[in-house]
Amino acid sequence: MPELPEVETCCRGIAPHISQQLVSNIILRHSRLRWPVPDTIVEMIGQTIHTVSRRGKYLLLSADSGTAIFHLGMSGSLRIVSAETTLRKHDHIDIEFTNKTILRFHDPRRFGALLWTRSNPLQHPLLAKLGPEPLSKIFTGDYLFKLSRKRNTNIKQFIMDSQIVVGVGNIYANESLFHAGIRPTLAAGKISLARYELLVAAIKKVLTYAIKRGGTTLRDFVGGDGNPGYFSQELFVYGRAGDTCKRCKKILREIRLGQRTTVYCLGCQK
DNA sequence: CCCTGAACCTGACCGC
DNA sequence: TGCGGTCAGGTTCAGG
Repeated sequence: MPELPEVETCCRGIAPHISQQLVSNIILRHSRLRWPVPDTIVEMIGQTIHTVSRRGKYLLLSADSGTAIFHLGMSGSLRIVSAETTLRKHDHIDIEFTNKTILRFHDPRRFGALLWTRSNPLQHPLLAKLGPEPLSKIFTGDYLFKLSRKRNTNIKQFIMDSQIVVGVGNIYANESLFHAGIRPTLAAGKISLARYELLVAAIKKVLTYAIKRGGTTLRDFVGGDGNPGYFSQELFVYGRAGDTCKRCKKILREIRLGQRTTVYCLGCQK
């Protein structure tokens, strides 16, 4: 699923097809997702989508009286389809528009979500406490350095905490730490400001590249199907445990941190 | 407040 | 071919 670059790619892909379009119907084939889709979602029928935006890994479709909030979880995807498109297993939700296009949500594991809020979506409980966008100017080495003082957690879990910064998932956390030369197990509170500057630069570089990459893969409107914007060949550590480091040729090591697979190079990351 | 681990769910893959 | 175990890109929540 989707990490931030994939969600951004999805957002850009579907926006031209549904912006300013009128919702004619919503079909819920399976509403038991991460949370049940609220009954109030039907309010969207008869309303126009004004903007399609992203906050962290949440997609926001703002309509007349409220906003639909999508999250793709681990295996979710959104596609623009037509009435003739064959239904696949796990195609749980259709949002139909008067121009005949359909926004179709597919999610085998059902860790995704669709919610509806009548107030400012940024004030929604799930979004209110999110940290800054990683590509914004307020996300700096200084910011991470200050927040990390007295934190004993390892640096990898620290940067994957969405209250610290949004959008750094497992793939990009591993990759960013490699590029910054930082060992994932280090206590966040013991890392210097200079190293946090390197880390922030790496995170921005990796995410920006992946978004650019996603944009090149993006064709018709599809927003990804659980695969990263990266081509696996371009990854330096994620999924490469036991293989040799592309930089120093040492064997990449794999450990578990916070229940997530972590891969790093003993030679390049100190 | 901080940290850890369980939980949510399906499918793919691997060894026997 | 089938069976059991393991793993997967995320996030919330309970409990210490």
